[in-house]
Amino acid sequence: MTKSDKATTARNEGVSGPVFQDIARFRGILFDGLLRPHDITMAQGWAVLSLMREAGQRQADLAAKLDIGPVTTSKLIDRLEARGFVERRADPGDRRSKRIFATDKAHQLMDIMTETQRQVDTIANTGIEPEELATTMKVLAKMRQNLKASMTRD
Amino acid sequence: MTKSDKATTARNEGVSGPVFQDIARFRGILFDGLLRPHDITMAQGWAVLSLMREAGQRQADLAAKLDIGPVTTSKLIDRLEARGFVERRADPGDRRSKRIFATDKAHQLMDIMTETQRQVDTIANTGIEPEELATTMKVLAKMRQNLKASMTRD
DNA sequence: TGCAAATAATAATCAAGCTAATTACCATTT
DNA sequence: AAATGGTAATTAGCTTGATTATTATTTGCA
Repeated sequence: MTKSDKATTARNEGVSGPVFQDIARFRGILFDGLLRPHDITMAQGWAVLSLMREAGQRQADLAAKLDIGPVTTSKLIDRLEARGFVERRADPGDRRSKRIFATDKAHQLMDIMTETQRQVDTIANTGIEPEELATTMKVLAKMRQNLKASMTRD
Repeated sequence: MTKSDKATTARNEGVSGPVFQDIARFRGILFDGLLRPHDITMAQGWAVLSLMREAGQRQADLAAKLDIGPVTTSKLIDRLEARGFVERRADPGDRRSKRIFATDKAHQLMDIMTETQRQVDTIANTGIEPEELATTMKVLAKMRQNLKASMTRD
């Protein structure tokens, strides 16, 4: 390892700080603000989108897809059900399970979520070179994978 | 704009998904898990670090530094005070204000936070090229700035 | 077949973020 | 001196996460 390599490493070690937390939080605030007129939140919207892509998931399935815990999922569905975006139906084959379905009312959310995400990305990505943005998204995907692996393996 | 520029842009639009939220959440889980033996959380740790860098901040100052709301700050300090890491003192010049100081007990947290962050970064950054990581951190700083500006200006 | 282990959902509790409303205090202006 | 408006902290209540424990049901195996 050359001297400059070491310097680069040193510069990048322990520099992440709360930047990931901040970006996630700021994006969430923006996202939820834009979604407010539609009586839905970012987290709820992503859950519904998953259910529209794959109807009739069990709560545990949905939890795995969203990478959140089963309890969080249960309460998320409570709120979505209260707003009429999804409904729980008994699983005929396993009385422990419930199958979750997006309602007709939910189908308008597809475009809303897509458009909202476009707006948030437009704000966040202003003044960033496309190649650097592409690199960043690739790196973030790898980080996400690294982190998830380190958690599920233990 | 060339055809390939447009394609790059299109590929990067609306692709961010929940990746920022996921990374922040996974990092938080890892961080808090590593910190658990020290009876502190990531959010609390960063607050204490800020107070050690600049002693006697008012709660509003700290909130601005951490980019969180005054209410969140108040409750964060409650928890830190309950654990004996900080203490509130009356501001002699303004009876509305309170000045926050890190206690002696807090001074061990400096190294703990640094080391924990190094561990989390090591996990997250595995298999990522140093130049790409450097680009990513630069881009993230810009995103953070873009997002913050879009919120404070409105 | 029958019982132990695994699985699905939920309840309860806590942390950390938010907004809105309240209280207390300052500062400025009339 | 008093009213008005702004600022600091807190309280109350919501959302979304996490963890831990419980209940109900299924499944696997001896």
